[in-house]
Amino acid sequence: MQIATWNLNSLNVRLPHTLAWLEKNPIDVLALQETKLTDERFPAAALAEAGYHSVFAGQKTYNGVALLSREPASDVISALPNFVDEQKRIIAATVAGIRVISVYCPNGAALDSPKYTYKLDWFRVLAAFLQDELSRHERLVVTGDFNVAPRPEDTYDPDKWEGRILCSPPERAALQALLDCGLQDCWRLFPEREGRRRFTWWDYRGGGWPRNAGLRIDHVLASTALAAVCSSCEAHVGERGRKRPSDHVPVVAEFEL
DNA sequence: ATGGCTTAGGTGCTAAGA
Repeated sequence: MQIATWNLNSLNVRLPHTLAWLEKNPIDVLALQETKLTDERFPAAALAEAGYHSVFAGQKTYNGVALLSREPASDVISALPNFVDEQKRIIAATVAGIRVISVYCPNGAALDSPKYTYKLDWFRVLAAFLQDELSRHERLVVTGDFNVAPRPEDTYDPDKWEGRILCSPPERAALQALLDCGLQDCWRLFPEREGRRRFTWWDYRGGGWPRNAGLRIDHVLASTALAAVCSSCEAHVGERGRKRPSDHVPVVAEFEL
């Protein structure tokens, strides 16, 4: 069972990239973020043609999440319970007995921004939701763009990034609180990779990609039962070098079931 | 190098991203 995440920064622009990547990587589930499409514009037919069911929660211009799957998805939840929020940032569904949740966590903008408060609030509500989901689903994966680099080595330049947005202690604590619900960061299950400078996002500005000025902010978090059978977790960094790329690349985790 | 780019909406620019 292979599950991947990809922040596309517009599914409209990146549909050809998505179809080409899925043809080369015929994985079981792909979680998408920043589709930036209303539901009536979601390209479900083109994805069905490629062999994927889709469930989605979108809005105009901003945000938007989806789950593409070889097998149909059931028990879909597309908002955080008990949280008034017009922003479409989460969708959960069950595929082949696995609970999969696609999240586009808020960016936060800056430490003194109202968006930063919203980000931390959003994480708190997400933790409560995951606690509840984990109580009902032993096999669970929550994956997406978390907009948090968990450790100094998850940035290209810790001297520059430590303490700033995406790397501040409250944001890292908020991510850790998700792990404390009973989840593991699949990337960290393979410590031999430490120090290799593999990231999942590179800024469009300032030539981020050519000098590998990236961050690791897209994650695959797995429940204990799934983490125990996780055999790989890789970022497909080559996608960042394609023509008209997203600023994020796919991250793929494999589970031996 | 905190943006020098890229997106959507809409048609000249703004908002937002991370």
